[in-house]
Amino acid sequence: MAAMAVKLRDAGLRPTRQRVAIACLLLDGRHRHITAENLTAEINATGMHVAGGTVYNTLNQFTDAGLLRRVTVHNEYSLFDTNTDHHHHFYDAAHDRLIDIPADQVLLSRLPQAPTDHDITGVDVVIHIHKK
Amino acid sequence: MAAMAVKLRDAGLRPTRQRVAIACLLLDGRHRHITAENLTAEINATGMHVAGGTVYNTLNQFTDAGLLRRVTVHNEYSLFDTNTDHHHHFYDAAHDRLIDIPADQVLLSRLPQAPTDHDITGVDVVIHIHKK
DNA sequence: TTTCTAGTTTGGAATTACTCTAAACAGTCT
DNA sequence: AGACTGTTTAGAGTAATTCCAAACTAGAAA
Repeated sequence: MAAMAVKLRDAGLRPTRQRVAIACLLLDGRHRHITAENLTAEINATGMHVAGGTVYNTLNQFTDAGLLRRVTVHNEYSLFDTNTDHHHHFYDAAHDRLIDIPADQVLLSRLPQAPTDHDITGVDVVIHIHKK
Repeated sequence: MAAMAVKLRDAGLRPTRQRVAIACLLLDGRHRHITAENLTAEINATGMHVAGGTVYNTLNQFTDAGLLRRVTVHNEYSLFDTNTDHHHHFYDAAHDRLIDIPADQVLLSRLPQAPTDHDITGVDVVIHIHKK
């Protein structure tokens, strides 16, 4: 898809076959949470093959370029969010499930001052939930 | 130390030599952030030896028992906080450094409703900072 | 105190997510 | 087309953590 090639080039990434394929799967506007394993399965489902290392590299490059966002809720494996807008998450550990929370539904009315000589670069709110 | 043995027993953990030693290092009231590797080094510094698997098991058991709190800021290795009171964290990724934020310095004045049939079990706020 | 047993520790092997490497390959510029 | 540089590939390597079966120990009971 040509639109994806442009998007990649704009992000400073050469639009290779593999990157375009992954961009088509992840950067189509749908908001979802994905793992490397999960993405590999989707690529395979299209009949294409991409090496494991390339999947990891691409996810990292997309994240560094701001096309994806890394979400940290546990330290078992990395989760990537295709929604890069400012928002937060519910996390259901029992089912290892993430749910987006629109930014306007969490209001941080008081924030601490960053330590001397430091800037705040981001605020992550993770609300842990559990089935009743 | 007898006080630690009581604390462990109250938590439902048999006060073995290894658990008491680790409790003395971690549950003395000081607020700090520790890794398994870090803790192993401290144990060794006392002249004692505890198997690697035991260090991991103990950290997990202490956490499950509510004596420690697991902090999730990246997925490279686990971090444990000896402060189990409700509070938040600054995280400086460049130096992989965590700083506690007292609970009253972050005011969440608007919280979203948990999904149907779910309870909120915890709210983690991680504020990413970077040196100017 | 000795005995018994369930729970614990041990060292090492196994697992797993991820990174590294060096050779083959493919965009892109001329 | 030719060439240069960045990218992909498969597989080896890494590091945190868990698993395992055998040895041990805390606590209860005799």
